[in-house]
Amino acid sequence: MAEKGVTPRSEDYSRWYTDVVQKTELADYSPVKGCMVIRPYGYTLWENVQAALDRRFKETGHVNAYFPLFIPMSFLQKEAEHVKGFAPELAVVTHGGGKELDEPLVVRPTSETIIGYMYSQWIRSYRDLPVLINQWANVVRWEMRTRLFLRTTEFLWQEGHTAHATEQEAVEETLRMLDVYADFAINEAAIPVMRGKKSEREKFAGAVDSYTIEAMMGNGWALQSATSHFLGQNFGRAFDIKFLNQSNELDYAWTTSWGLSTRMVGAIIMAHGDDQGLMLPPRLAPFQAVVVPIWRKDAEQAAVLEMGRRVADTLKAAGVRVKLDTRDELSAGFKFNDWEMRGVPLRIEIGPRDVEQNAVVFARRDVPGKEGKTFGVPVDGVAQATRDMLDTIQAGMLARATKFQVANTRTVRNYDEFKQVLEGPGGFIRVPWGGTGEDEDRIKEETKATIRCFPVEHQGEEGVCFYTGNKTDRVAIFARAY
RNA sequence: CGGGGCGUAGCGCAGCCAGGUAGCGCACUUGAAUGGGGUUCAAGUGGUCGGAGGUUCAAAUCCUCUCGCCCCGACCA
Repeated sequence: MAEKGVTPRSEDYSRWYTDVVQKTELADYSPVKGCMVIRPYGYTLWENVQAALDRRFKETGHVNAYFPLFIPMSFLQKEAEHVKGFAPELAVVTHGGGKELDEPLVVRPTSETIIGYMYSQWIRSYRDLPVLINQWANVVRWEMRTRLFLRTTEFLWQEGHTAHATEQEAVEETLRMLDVYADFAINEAAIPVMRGKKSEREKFAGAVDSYTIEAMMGNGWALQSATSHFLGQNFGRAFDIKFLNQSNELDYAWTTSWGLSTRMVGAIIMAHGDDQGLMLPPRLAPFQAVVVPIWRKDAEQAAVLEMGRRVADTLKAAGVRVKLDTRDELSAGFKFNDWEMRGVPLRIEIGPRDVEQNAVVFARRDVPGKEGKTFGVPVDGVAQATRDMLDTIQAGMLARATKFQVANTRTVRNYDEFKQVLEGPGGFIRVPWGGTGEDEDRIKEETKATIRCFPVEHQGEEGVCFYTGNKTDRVAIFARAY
């Protein structure tokens, strides 16, 4: 069965991805090019992502609010780098109420500007700080090429926007939220991630520093899964967010922003999926367990279904998201494959033999075949057994993904080896880096690989740059990326 | 916007070169038998062949124009 491996031909992997997303009813293409319809199964997954993140945001003192979809064009122009970065991908509204507007409105590509403006109205004193607000919203970026979940014209996300009295506090907030994202990715999505700082070329338009968590997909490519930006006083100055500090001096606020989008759903699909289809981590899966009743004769059906209902009710009462598959026109084998494709972590089989023994069979999604089966799980205590098994699966998925990431993270001594790795197995390449932005551009042009990040845990190691031969203490992760 | 490809049933495709009553697989409907790993058999439903014009006795097929989509590149959470 499908041992996950680096798929050398990216177009095959693309086809696999698109097929899985559509067959499992996560999402579909809309009649408007580049826009995505998120179907109930996919949306439930997103809701679970939202809940897990919101819990963490509340724990770190943040509150939710909502800002408008439309932003005056002039707002974007207030921050030079920001407008330069976003201008090519703006959707612009020029008419309303049957008339041409005095000033065009852009559909938000991100909300730093409108929120910056509001913060300038709200903040007068250091006593008003910090402001720690998050919003759940949709944004629009007119991308040239789109892909379900990974890059769509409109996407859903959360964007946190904070304002602080001091640089240190804002930097701390930026890194705190990066850690929140990493914690979410690892402990909820079971995706190991590389935390690091973006290169100048790759950072957010208008930021002083951008941080990212980079995850490895099943084909070895990197996916920027969330970002956290230290914006310095750039937006504070642009939007006149001024306050009196404790020394009675006027100062500009230090701001941050951080976001995670529906792209995370794409990350979950690509980090865990195999030839059977989806493999969803128990903590986020819409259905954590599915009960499949099995029978031959009508006489058996009633008893099997009765026990199925009893087990499903017990699990529901214990807080397990469980589905009882009562479809009687389909064979058990069909259902097994159906739910495996949909990524349900745990299948609970109940047949006539199990009814006799008052026991059930567990089958793990993450361990294929007989090896992943546990026979004779007593119905008494099935809730605890299920919860334990879900924890085991969650841990197993993280371990598997971590093993994959470690196995596909390599170091190279020179550019030739670098190119060989990219043409061969792919994955992350960790190297000492002492090059310039132009060197980075050249490597991108020649190999399509980019600096994904300078990982936070590896800086300050003395080395020799693989590309320029310069001495350096910076370490970079290169990879091909979505 | 540059380079390549494709538009025929809900999906995937054949038919086109050599014009002659629109086909296959999957899905869907009905019935029967099946049912511990994607059941089987039988009978059905469903298509202005992307659109417009032309050639012809006759066009999915040949010609002209047009529209749309996909892939590769520039952009990007």
